Amino acid sequence: MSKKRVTIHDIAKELNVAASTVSRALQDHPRISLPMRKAVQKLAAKYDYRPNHIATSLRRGRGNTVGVIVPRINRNFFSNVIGGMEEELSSGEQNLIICQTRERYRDEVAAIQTMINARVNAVVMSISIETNKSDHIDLLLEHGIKLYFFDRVMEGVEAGAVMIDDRLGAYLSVRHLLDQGYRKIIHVAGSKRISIYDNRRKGYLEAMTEAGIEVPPDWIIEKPLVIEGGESAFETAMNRSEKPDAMFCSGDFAALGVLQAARKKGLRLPEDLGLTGFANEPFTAFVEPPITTVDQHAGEMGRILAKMCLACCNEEEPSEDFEKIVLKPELIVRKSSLLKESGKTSQ
Amino acid sequence: MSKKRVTIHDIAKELNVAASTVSRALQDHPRISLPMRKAVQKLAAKYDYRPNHIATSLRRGRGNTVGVIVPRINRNFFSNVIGGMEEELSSGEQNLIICQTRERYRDEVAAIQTMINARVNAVVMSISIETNKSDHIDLLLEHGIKLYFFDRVMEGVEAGAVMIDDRLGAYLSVRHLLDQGYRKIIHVAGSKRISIYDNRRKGYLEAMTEAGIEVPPDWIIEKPLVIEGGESAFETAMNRSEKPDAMFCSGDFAALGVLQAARKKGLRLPEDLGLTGFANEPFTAFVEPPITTVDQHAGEMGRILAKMCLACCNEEEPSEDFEKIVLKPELIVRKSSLLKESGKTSQ
DNA sequence: TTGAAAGCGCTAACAG
DNA sequence: CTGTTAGCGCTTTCAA
Repeated sequence: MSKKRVTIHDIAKELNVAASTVSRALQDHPRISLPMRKAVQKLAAKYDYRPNHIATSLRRGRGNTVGVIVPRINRNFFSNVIGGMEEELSSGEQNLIICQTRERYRDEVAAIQTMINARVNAVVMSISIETNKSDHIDLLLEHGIKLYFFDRVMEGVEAGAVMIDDRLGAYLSVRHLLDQGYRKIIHVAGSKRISIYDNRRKGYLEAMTEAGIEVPPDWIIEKPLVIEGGESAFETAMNRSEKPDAMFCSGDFAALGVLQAARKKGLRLPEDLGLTGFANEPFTAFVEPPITTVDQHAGEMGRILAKMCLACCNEEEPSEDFEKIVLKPELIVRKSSLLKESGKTSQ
Repeated sequence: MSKKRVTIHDIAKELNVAASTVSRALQDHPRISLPMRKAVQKLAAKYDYRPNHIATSLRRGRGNTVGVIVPRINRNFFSNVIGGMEEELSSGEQNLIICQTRERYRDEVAAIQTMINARVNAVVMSISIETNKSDHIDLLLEHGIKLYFFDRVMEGVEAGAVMIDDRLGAYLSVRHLLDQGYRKIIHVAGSKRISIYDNRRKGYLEAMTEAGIEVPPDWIIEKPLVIEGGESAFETAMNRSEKPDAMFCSGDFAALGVLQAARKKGLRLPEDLGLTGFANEPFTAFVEPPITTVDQHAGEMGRILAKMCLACCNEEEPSEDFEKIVLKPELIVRKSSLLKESGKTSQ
């Protein structure tokens, strides 16, 4: 196990002082004389002393990690959030441990057990699609672990949250389609049970209503937001007597499915069909035509979440307020929905 | 801080036994009577007892985490590797902590410090582009932390490694292009300093030589493997008197750059120019035409890395052999390089 | 300003 | 089979 690591005792012995003095000197405790502090710090540096965080954690009864639980880490949005968190956390003395749920309730429960066992200070999570009860989450709270949701929140649970304004994102998308002259705009929606999808639905309805367009119920097609879901939604829509002139999808993969199906049918985008997605997946910029979508500021979201975690780790008594932060989404206009030349394109 | 967590002492007191007995019963120690074990375990379950891993770690002098250091977690390849690791690790009692280097040497040093301070059992890493010395890595080894490289390895460092056979991947790609009838195949290469890129270069040369084609030095164009690099490589190639009929890129983003530049010039793929990339980024399947590429089995790689970590955590004396595992890459043939109908397409 | 001592929760000799 | 004891490395009263 290599050369033994140096502890405060080693330093104490060499300086003929008590370990507690070293401990204090190392944290710049004001009641230790300056020369003493200097001496200790110098020796610590010389020996490349590293405080044993494990011991500190045990002593303090609180670890130095925050946990993040996501459905899948290899989803662009999630990995960007995690990336942002790591960036902020690494400069804040906290480590980041991660768990995936693979969209399964069972794995979500396991992930929470892991977090509790790891004695994390805080958990940041986006709940899985399958989850519809919250006893496992209550467990977290019972153990005094701060919880922050992002993206997919669980309604009715007392926790902080960072979200984007999904309603607004959808509203902006649909407004944009309307501005371009589209009228018969179909919404390919996700499960109503998930609040982000429900909010996007509301934004869609709001924009349509505002434009004086009455939305027949079958203009909203609920599908899993994957490529196949998009293809199938396109089928459904095109088999109607009154064909849509645009489709607003609650997810980029569904939008891609629509795009592929539409091209197979020989439709031109944006001329024959306008199309927008949601999430700003990288591929939306690369496909032909590039797909208009909504950016969710994933990195920024991660940084904010991390800051909230750091703040709660540093305060003594856990504050009882559950901070909610709502970020403004950004509409990224691309060719798939651009009938009129507006010059206001972005990447 | 919520209700106090139950410890082995609480259980011991209630059963009028010693804490050590409880500790042993909990780990199914054979020298504890069955009824005793049962009784302890029952009570532990009743109280929802959770062993304090922090205390265990302190006692054992060894933590229960493994660390992973990658350039960026939001790169598809890396997040898939991490995803695979998490999957395996979560069922093995080990937590996963992550750090990013953002391709910077400075951040890589910091990440390693973090890992040392966190007392991880093992570190899995892919070195950053900037890194060209290994003192920080030596530090890791000095602290007795097992190290495993993947993808971008550091030559000359004693460590385990999991890689794909990059030479073979390149060879298969170029062989495929040759089979399709392409002859003047340009290689858009990454930095020779990075072994994976160097190996891909070798695979390219091998396939070409084998086909009896002599490769002029300027058929290899070294560029950063990003979209702009690909565009610029395309420019360079097309400004030559003898134009290429295909391009093999060491990275998918470069291939995308080539694709975009080629389409802008009105070239048809695969008819006027064959194209292949490397990494199987998701977008390669979605662009028009879909790009032939090489899959690196990222998830599998992560699972193997995790298993190696688990194995090394469980053995008493650190074994001194540095296991190298080489995975076979898989050629994913798509339209961008498919002149002849072979029926052997895959997604 | 510094030291002594206790203890966070757990494990592992060593006894019995 | 079970108990006693010591201690992992650190922080933090309390006392000097």
